[in-house]
Amino acid sequence: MEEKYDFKAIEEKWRRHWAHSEIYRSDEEEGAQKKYVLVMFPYPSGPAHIGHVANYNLGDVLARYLKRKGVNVLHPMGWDGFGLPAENAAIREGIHPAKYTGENIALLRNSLERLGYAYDWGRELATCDPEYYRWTQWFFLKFLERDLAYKAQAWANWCPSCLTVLANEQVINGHCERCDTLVIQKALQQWFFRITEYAERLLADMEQLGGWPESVLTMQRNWIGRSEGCEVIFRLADSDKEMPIFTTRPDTLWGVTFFLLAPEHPLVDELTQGTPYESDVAAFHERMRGVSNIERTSMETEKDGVFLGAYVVNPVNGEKVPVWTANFVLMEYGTGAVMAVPAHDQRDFEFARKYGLPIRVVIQPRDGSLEPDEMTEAYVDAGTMVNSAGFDGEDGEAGRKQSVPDLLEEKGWGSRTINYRLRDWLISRQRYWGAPIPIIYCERCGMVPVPEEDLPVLLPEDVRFEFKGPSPLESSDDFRNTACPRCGGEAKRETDTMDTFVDSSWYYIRYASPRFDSAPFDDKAVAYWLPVDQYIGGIEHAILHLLYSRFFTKVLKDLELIDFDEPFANLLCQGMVVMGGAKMSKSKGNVIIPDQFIDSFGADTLRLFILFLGPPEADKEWSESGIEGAHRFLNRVWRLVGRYLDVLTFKTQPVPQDSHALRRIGHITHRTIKKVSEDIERFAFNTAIAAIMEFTNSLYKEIEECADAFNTYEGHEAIRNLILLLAPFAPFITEELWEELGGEFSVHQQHWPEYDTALVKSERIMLVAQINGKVRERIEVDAGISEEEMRRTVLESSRIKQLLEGKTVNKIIVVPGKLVNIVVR
RNA sequence: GCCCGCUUAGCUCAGCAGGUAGAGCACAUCCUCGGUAAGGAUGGGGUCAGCAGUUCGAUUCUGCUAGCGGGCUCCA
Repeated sequence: MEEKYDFKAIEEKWRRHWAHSEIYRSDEEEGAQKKYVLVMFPYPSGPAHIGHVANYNLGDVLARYLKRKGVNVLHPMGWDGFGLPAENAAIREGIHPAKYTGENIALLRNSLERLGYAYDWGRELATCDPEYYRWTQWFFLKFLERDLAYKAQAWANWCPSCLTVLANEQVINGHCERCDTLVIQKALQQWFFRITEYAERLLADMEQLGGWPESVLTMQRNWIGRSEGCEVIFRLADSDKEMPIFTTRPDTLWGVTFFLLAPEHPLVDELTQGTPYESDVAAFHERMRGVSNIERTSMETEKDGVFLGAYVVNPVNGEKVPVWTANFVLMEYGTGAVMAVPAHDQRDFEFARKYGLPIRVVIQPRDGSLEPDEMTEAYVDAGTMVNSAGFDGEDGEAGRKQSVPDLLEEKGWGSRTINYRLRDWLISRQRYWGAPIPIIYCERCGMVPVPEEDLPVLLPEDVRFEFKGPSPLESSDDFRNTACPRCGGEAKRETDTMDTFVDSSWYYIRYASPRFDSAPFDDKAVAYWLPVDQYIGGIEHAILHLLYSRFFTKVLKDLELIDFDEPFANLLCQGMVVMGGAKMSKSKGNVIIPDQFIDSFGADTLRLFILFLGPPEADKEWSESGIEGAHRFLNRVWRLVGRYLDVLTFKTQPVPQDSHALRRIGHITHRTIKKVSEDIERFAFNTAIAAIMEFTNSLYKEIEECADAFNTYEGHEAIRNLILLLAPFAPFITEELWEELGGEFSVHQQHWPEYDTALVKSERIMLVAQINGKVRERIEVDAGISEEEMRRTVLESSRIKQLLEGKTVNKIIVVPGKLVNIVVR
């Protein structure tokens, strides 16, 4: 074989060979155990960056390992093709988004191919392909049929830079998830998916997600924000107008001393119009106008409000309490109206103190009693009900859960309800590069869904991307003007496109039958492959993509299109590759492109090095200094195999003299097989590689000491297994070395090595002798030594004897196969 | 403010079930090679963040403290 490890030639050779041989193709095989390994598909933004490599390495090693274990593995790749950058490029550089996206896909695919990932490229898909988005539109129609899609006027998060609305989930700390611009509120007619309908199931089915990180489940649970409580109907004084509120603390109803409305609540203006309070309210609105929603409701912001001159009646005691509007009350949560109990709610407490409103204690702590004037903060803990008419003396918890809700329901003042923080999913986007919403507006027939057989509604070509109207699609007359499918008359198309998270909510199902064209997917293929057994991706999708996909899956199940509830059985969230602790991003100019490293060190080195940076879940600090180490390691493997082949060629002594060496070789081989297998199973790829490195070093030592030992069964096995174990991590070099060893193509189709339990155990062990827990001596003994022998061996050791002189032995503790501890006084 | 995680060699991390502190990289010394981003051998280096408890024995278990990181944060 070549003396030098020529990674360039090797990688090119095998890349070509693999492409022709289709060794990574996967088909349904009846009876075979299947695993669907999926890594979140990328948005094609150009060549791969280091983050892609870190991510796709994980799926690749796992997929290769499972295949070698005899599992039928699906490991596909595709493109999240729609999205803003392509459209911004169109505005900036005049390139059509389709062309821009196509070029970027080619660049990214090339990167991934260079890295040698074992994808079944025959299943490649792109969400911006009409054959794909046709079905995205089809799902929209199905959602519409089930009343899960609807159009409504709403205050929407508007990004002034992206010129589009954003879902709540896409607003991070008040800023646009994509471009970081401050998000403002705009009232618009928008399309929504009724995800709130599924809030309870999204919550309850988390029980099936034992294979997900607890942190992700917690985040989703918080996001859904289920709270149990009561709706209580307050009535406007001297009117029969009802003003329902939601509360989780019905036990404090007798402590209500005022009532609050959100600033945007329609009743605020209605109640004050033409009254002396009108100008105060106007001034308040003026104060709120310049303030973003986020700022207004931040905990640090001072409470602010105005009295509206109106009163409501508390149903439980008939008391009239004043109605105010306050900055911290949210229109979107509950009913936009709140009963205020300053004694037992911190926000109400601060508000009451500021405006001199009364505070009435209705829950007393069990030890001590509260005086409203002396309180410095609201008392929110458990206690006994007081000042609450017939409930005095009752435990607050019981009152909250049982007796007060019973009273409300009995008297018709309210009822038990569950409220969610989760909002419906706003899917309208006023952008071009997305799937058009398949709706037509006819003056005669109203809103008409595009008939299924007319799908896809194709994106038009004659669009002015810089168009400043509500959506670039408005600028295409061909697109905008159409005929009504119902009456044939003149009609206009909907010009909003769908949020790209809609596209990615079902791509994992499409992979099962990516070319199927009579339905979104082939039931048989889906029944075989789905759900995804192992999903891998970034923690940044903990809520967005993962929650939407779960929702989609549940709707599809209700549509009887699939028969599973949850799309992803197991989830691995990998950490980011960071630089100086900061996330890599194009804007910071610190993006690392793998291609340069592939050129200088090869794909195998890069894969190995990135996997070796640390455990998958941890953020990994990027440093180039170690990459040479990884490269050196592969060189060592290369030369070791060369040395071994020399042994076979030139040595004529097939029988080794040193049988100890043989046993050691067998032992380290099987110990490494065990370690690497177990590490891969638990995604500890970094330690698996370390174990292979140690194995290599040990083999060097052995071959140095006794080359003859390698011309044996054990020697052959050691070298073979080294290559077999390294193959999922470094696919190119191992394929080449496998060929050199005379192995049958392909190393990636060889069965994963099994270990022999007997050989994993070492024959000799180091017996540790302690006195009072401190190590005093180590003695090498046979592994099978009895407890009695251990005790005797230690007590007979001269060093121990010497140390025990003049001491009284109190107790001797023997840990079988490990140590003896002598307790002395 | 609340919740979670982390803290082991210069760096990145192992140490699963309490029982000799490890690996890779980096570093040092020696050797080899002297067609070039070479190789081999040996070695130094750690009060396992701090304090207390449980134990014959704690890096490992428990509690507290500190530092770092992440998530949530007027949701009624």
